[in-house]
Amino acid sequence: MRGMGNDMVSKGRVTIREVAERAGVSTATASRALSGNHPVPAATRARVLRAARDLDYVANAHARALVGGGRKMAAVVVRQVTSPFYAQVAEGVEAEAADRGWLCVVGATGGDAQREMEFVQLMREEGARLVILVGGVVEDDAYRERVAHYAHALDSSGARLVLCGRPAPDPDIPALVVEFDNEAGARAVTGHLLSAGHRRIVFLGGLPGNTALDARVAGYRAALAEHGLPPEAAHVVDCGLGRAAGHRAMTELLKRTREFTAVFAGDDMVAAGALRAIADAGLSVPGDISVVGYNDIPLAEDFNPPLTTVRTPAEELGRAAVRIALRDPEHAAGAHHLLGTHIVVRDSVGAPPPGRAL
Amino acid sequence: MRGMGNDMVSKGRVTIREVAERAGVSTATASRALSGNHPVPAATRARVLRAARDLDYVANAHARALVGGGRKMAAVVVRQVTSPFYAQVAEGVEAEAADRGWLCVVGATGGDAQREMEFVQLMREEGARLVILVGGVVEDDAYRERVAHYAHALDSSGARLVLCGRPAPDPDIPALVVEFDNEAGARAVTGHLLSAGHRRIVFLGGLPGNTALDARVAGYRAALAEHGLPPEAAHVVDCGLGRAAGHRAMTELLKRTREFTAVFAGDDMVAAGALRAIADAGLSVPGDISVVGYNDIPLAEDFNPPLTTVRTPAEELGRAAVRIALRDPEHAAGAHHLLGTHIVVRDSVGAPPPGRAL
DNA sequence: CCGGACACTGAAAGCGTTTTAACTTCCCCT
DNA sequence: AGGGGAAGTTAAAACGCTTTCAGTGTCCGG
Repeated sequence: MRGMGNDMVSKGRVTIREVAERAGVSTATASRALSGNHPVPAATRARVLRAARDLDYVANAHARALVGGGRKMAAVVVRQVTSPFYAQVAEGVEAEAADRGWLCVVGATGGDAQREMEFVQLMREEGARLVILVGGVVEDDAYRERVAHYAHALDSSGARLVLCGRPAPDPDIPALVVEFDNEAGARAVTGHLLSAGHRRIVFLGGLPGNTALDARVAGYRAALAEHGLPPEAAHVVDCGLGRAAGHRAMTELLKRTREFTAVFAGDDMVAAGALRAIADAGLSVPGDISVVGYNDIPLAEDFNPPLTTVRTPAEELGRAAVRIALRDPEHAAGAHHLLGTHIVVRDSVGAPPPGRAL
Repeated sequence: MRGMGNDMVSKGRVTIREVAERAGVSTATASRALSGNHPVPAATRARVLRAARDLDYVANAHARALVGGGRKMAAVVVRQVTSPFYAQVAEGVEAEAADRGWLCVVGATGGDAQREMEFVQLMREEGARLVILVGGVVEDDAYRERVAHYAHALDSSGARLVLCGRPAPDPDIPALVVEFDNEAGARAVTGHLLSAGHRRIVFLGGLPGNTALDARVAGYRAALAEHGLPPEAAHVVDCGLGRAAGHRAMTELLKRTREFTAVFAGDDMVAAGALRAIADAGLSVPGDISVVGYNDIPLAEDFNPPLTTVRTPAEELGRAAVRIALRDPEHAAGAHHLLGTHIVVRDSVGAPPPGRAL
């Protein structure tokens, strides 16, 4: 860093021409010496590098991308960056991209399909070679058409589309899917509650049409069925996600009935809201009600009590998305990858209260 | 969206040439019609737009930036995206950038100066017009030299550098600073504890050399002084930030002494760790010890008990950084903007226990 | 009826880089 | 001595777009 800038020309970027001139070579040679794309004798190379350093030369990425046809850039699109889960996925993408010298841009849509489309369009203009759409959505016709459009549009310019935790499109659409095995995770954590003796378990946070949540509900139901519990025992509250929703739904539920002994929250934020509502109602966890969450956000172990939940390695999801997309150039289209999860046992699950066990 | 792609050529991007050809005009006219940079008769314009739509034309941002000299792109650099505070700042930058049609890229450094330099260099190559460095660091010579380098390098290519919550460099360096008034916030929240009757207040989470924390410590000391409390009452534990650090430091502190009645945590994550440690020790908040945090992260109200803290509107910080940088083109260099904060009172502060009040 | 102002359009000159194809040398082999 | 590389180098052609400059007509006032 020392000694930089002594020769800096006042304004305007230094071009490779000036570097070449100073080094006494042509731009072709300068380019090769700088990019290392073609062998150049050590002496010449040194002269060029020296000149570049003296002039504080910075390559113009646009010119480079223009001639090189595309550039090393990945885009990750989430609903909002501040959601811990999305943030982790984005961090994973960023890290894996950075590891290979790729640039990573993030876009936040706020859940607005319009903004999503605009952003994908922008990424097309920018020449992103990889677009990663993260986060569950309701799967309707508009969604399917949108994704089909993205996929073909990106594919036609040689870019890849990855869907993380989203409904998979028709298998002949050139996109690949990477997500967690939600059903298995939900089955496991429900089984954990069942093993503790619970029989009346509420699922809080369904969102019909959202494939991620639907899969969790399916896993939850499967676990109950495995224990020979009738489907009507499956108490699914479709309150959607988020802390506020969890708090509201739990408060109402407690007002209506207390015949359940455990709550399976659709995600940790819902669990946070539910815990608060339970505390507000003067009940204790896990003394009166056991609670489990989903996702294991960083603060889950600081909940009161520390939350038993399912760890979904979100950062790994982001990394996997990049890795897989860049690995299987051909076999990619239509591939569907499932990532494993595992339970994290903390203190929010206990035996059901004696009087209320079935 | 319907009807797109019928005419799409198999591979290779559609260029403006083909659009022009199809519309029966020259590339010059096509460019003008598409960019709206120069008036074009309505009929011609319509033909061009029609052709572009039919062919699913996507402009090449690189070519555009190459000739146009630069592009609308902002970069925000944080330690890690998963930290709630940084995430909010990044979201603010993203939102404000998106509002003006700018692209926003984020870089995570993991606190590594090397990666920070690489990223800034990359942004220089990419032609970013605005680089926002977020987050406190230790201010040493290496830091100062680094920032001076960034500032001059970016300035020489017409880009702006903004420091958010970072030590301000020499005033003649072409960078501007936007940050919260940490001292005022800390003074206020300390005052809140003092008003509740506390006299022995520990500051947990100092990090000497980190200007943000140092300012909070200064505010804390100032508040004590205003109440006529001697400096030796100022008990500052330099454990740094993060949940783990807070937990460890609090555990150790409780082992050593219990003569304090309140804790001022350097940020909410430290507070989270501290709360856990206090609970582990069998003490209650605020019954035995009162706790306040800093930053008001989204989950702070779900802590046990809900945390009284200082709200630092992080998203607004991000937005302000962009706004200010883009507003004051000239007056910018060396400007120092302070953003206000305010206390959020929740349940983690009470009167000191009768026996232990000074 | 002419000169000029005006509206529209197109050919061509870049923007900064990489890469291809050609051109020197220089050396080794027959 | 002459031919065939290999090694090193360069001039010039892209890459896709915007913009300048000049060239059409067209319309108006004189």
